[in-house]
Amino acid sequence: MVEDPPIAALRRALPGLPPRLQEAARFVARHDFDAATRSMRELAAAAGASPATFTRLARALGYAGWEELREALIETRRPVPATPFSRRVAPGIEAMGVQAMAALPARMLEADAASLGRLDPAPIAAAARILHEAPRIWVAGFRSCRGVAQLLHYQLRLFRPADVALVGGAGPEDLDLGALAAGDALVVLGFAPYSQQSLRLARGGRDAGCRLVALADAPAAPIAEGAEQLLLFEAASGPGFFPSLTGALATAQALAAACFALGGESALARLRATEARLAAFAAYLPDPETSP
Amino acid sequence: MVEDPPIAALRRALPGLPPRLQEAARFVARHDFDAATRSMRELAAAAGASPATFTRLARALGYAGWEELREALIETRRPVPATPFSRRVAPGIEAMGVQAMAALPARMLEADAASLGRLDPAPIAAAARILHEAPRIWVAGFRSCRGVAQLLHYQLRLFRPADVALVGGAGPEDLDLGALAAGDALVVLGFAPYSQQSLRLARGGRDAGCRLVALADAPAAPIAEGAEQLLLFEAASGPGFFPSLTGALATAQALAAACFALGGESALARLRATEARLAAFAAYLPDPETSP
DNA sequence: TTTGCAATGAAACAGATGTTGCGCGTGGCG
DNA sequence: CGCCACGCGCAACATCTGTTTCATTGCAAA
Repeated sequence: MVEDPPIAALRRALPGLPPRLQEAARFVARHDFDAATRSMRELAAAAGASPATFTRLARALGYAGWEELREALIETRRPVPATPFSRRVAPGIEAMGVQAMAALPARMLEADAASLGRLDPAPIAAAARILHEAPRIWVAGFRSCRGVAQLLHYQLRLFRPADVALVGGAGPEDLDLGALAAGDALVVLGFAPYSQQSLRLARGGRDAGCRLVALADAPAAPIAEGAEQLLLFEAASGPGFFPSLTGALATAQALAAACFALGGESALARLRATEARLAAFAAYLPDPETSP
Repeated sequence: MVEDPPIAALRRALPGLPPRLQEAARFVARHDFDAATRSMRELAAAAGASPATFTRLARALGYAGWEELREALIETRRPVPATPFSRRVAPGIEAMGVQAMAALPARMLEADAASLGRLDPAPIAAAARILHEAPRIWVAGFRSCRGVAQLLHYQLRLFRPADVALVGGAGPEDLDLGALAAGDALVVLGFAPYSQQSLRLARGGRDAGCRLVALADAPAAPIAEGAEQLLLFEAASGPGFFPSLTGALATAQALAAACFALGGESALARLRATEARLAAFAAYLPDPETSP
């Protein structure tokens, strides 16, 4: 763990500094985020010092001026850029030893569990309300998101059989945008790189007056533009070679459950009817516990 | 994975904005840290827009001016101490309802994460070896397991395009048992109550001499009978109304990754070829960062 | 085509920013 | 004691900030 260069330099030079400069230096070290964002005069007012003090402090540390010091503070605060998926493949597989390969599943599960813990449940409930209020629900996910979309579609259909449809069922080209109506809910899943279809669909739904719910991996995701609710998940966290959809799936399931909870008695009744229908088709094996 | 309020507002308002404002808004969403730290003119130069555009953008979002917007961006980036305005309820929902409704998704995510922690990674590596050695891989999952099966199929196909097939593609009845050959790997996913088709398929594969890998929720699962490897997951562990497939998905992803790792250089080469093929189809949107 | 309106960039504006020169006060050293 | 070098705040300075105004553009309706 290496200390931030500007603050490290600051701490090192601190003992040999004049009293007021020490005061200012301590203030900067303690409030480095404010030092990076607020202006020098604001900082001086908060620290009870003169503006010139901070210029002199920066000079004493070897910087050309306060702006240069602040620039260094900003850079140390800059969040690490998310490494693109494609760039992580090559070094990953080449540097992987035999024992590391054996530990890969364990590390992936660990990362998935941690990623789930970072999910925000609040917008899920809000999104569930949108689905609940909508007369029809469209679910869309392409490429690797297709599976998650299918599961969400499946679970929603259990208690709203007539109202839920999976978009693009017959193939990637079958985007029946004409069927989207104002007031419908449209759930679009995706992560970088975003497929053309998902974006076209999201825009089409928005233009049709649909209430858009996006499941994506970034606030700046194209499919999330104009979305009433954005449910974020992490696709690229973890040691796996492919993006992980665990977070998306957990979110989708929570969304379905929350939507079901909003449905109350009638949703329960429809779920029971669906179960009865499946049983009549003998789709499932009889449970040896209940009917031996 | 909480979304910054100013960026959420920005994303929602984006579709109704003029072209250049949209451009600027996208830039801010993608570079929110720079938007918070650099000056407006610097930002304008980097975005290739006019300084006035950013003032207009801030106004369009309901802020008094750019400084106010940047202040909001700064506050959401502030590290440890909770900001006065950081906790905001999702718009459109009554505050009381949010608290009650948010409880279910939060508990579900928690349960899913805990369930992932209880998964056993050991048999995954062994199953991956079976898949690696098999000339052909069949993946099967019905009902709610269909989505997970589809994703596993998708990821395996990325580096073994010719060898992996999803069973029952055209419908639940299309079980092409005749195609199963001795030595093939057959992955069957399922949990109680087990669908008739999955059991029939598992038995058919076993009889045909396939090496069976089962993903199931119990050691005594019918589909696991005669399986060379059984990957267990918990389907009924959470507070949700429907079984959770998070564990199954995480397991499937780990399986695919481990199988890919076993493939070594040739798997990597085939993955690259697949990616190139998808890119040639222009299936994905270009990354605005790498190719502006 | 003409008219009206929104969108946009260039430039002018007031205010804030970081810097610098000056003067005052203080404390060590001859 | 006298001197002076240093630390420090104050205020003027040039510069840059965000904003506003205005003329031009593009586009759609009349």
